[in-house]
Amino acid sequence: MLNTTLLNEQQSAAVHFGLDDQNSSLSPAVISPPLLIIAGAGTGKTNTLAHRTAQLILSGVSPERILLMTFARRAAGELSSRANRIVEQQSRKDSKHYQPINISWMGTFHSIANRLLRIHGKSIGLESDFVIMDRGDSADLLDMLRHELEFTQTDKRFPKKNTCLNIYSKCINSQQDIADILRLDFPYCREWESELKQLFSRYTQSKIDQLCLDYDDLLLYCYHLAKVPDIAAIIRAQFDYILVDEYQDTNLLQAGILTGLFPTGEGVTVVGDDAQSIYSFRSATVDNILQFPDLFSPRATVISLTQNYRSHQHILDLSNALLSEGDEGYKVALYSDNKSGDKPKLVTVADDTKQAEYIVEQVLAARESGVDLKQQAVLFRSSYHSDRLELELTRRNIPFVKHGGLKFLEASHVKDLLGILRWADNPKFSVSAFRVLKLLPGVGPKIADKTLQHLELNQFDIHSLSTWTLPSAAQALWEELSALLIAIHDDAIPWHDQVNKAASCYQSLLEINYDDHFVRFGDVEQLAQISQQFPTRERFLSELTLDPPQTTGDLAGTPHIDDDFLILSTVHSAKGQEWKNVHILNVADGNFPNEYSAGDDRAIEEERRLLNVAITRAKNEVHLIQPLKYWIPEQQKNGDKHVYGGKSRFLTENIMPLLECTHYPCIERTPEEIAKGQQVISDIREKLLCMWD
DNA sequence: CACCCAAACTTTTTT
DNA sequence: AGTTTGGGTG
Repeated sequence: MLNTTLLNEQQSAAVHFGLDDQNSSLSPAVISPPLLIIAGAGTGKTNTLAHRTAQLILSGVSPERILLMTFARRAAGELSSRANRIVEQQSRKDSKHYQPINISWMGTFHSIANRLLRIHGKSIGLESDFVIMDRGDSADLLDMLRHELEFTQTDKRFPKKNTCLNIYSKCINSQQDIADILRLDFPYCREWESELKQLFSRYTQSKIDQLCLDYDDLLLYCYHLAKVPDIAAIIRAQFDYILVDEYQDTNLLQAGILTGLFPTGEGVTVVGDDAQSIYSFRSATVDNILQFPDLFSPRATVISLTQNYRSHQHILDLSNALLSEGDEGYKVALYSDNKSGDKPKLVTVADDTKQAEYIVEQVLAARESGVDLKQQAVLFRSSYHSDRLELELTRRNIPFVKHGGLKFLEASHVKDLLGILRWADNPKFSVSAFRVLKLLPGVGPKIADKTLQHLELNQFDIHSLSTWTLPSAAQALWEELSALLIAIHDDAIPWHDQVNKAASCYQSLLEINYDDHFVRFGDVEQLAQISQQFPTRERFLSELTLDPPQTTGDLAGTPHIDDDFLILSTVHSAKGQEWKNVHILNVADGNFPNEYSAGDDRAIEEERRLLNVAITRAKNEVHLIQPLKYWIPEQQKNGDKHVYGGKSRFLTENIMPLLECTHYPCIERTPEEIAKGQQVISDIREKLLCMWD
């Protein structure tokens, strides 16, 4: 374990770069030049960043003048508490008075954008009480509009809502023309270009009318805000320093916000590792980090951290070799002082049933030898890859937690309840209104639409709902519901009771609409519970959509924490984490790399980096599992459920010597049996040859 | 007009 | 497997 107070030479250079650390009298006017820290996997990135943050504060920069951008809230919390600890230690050493620091401007680009827009939006004419749509809401709105535009009435099939959203999102985040996006990423939708343009135009207008912003809008509005010099100057005046973590996973808009607010690069520190850039589907571009030095040339400095404290050298050899076969990037080779440990294993199994058996066996064996389940993880490319394993784990009673699978906010009952709150919060928000109305018995799209028209005729005054009647089957429930909506909107019920009241009203709707309502009601109660942590409805709704709980376990609070459980995670969700032992599923062409990346060189490179991320999560053991045959969820019509996977193209002849190849089940044969087997084959060959004599 | 059922179709990763 | 569409019924 790295001592948090000790830094190696590279780390120390990164921490103190541009800061006069000895006499803590840094004049606020002197801001350090732009710095890029290339921090490979396991090189103590978080620690370095925490030290640099602490150093800034110790140098006299006030915490509220620091902007800290991270990839997830969890990372932000970790960073902040470490920085606090460092400041505390140092203050004690200098026998100075210590006061806990609070870096309030800290979070993801989206959450920072949200806050900036609520404060500064007014100056560009944006109302500050906008609602934020999550991805599901955006898709639903697009779905409503594509029906409205009658694109679904054609004989050829129009792209589904999620495809539409993906196309739209890509256009926005990469700031590219729809024609280019369609050509490059969605060739099968090219024929719909003009319809899609119409749809997106309506979508944009609709969001404006309803006073709501989607994820992309948060960045987009902020990007344009940062491009208006007068307003950018006001925001910039608020901050001296910006530190950005995971810079390799930022997109064009995020980089634009950075350069808009910090045009000279002074005060900018970005940290990242181009070899871990894995979010291009979210329009992240590795070019941001690759071009950073040129962007702020010649004053930008690059410092690389190359000593890995996590894994032993065998694992790093594999990672280095894998990356050296790629064709772009800074190519920083990592080394470790730990030369012990086994070579990573490449385990060949017959199919995914055997794969699951192998893992269960290995995981239990490791636990016997003292490695907690929590110290072990199973990683995979796609969420469904762990289906078989999950069955096996359940059957054998091995506790596990899956990250990156279906998320809490995607459960329909959670969306329903949030829908009630969102609609009450913003009567114009039709997505939620529709969703809620359709829960009532006897109410379908038409009646829901009429209800919304009634509301619109009354200038979206929510009180007008009390005079509206619905079919008799719905009326009793509707009276209760509309009264609730009005009470919530008017804050006639105090905030801390609103979710409880909404939950109890929703309970009857839940019973009507879902067979398994008892299971679902548990989630509803939990949602009511966590709502108590938020001071206002607005904060609850926006922060929940911007930073949703990752698993249902997250919600339960801490009772889980003493339990031991195995971690199952997508490689994407495993970012930044580490375990003693790591198993990687389905390392076969078609899964790793993913089949959709075939034919696109840059996509293949990203798959390579993805495999690299998976490998470098391990401290001790890496098991790459290669099934000869694997199961895919029923594909198209008469498709066989089993597919024979080719060897992953990443396992080249340069890579193979770095792996220990084994089979499972292990085929152990005595010398006699081997000799006997060889006798049989030579007999057969002889017979075949004799045929032609 | 809502609701139910059957047939067709789709395909990753997530702030 | 889960979503979307279309048709039939009440």
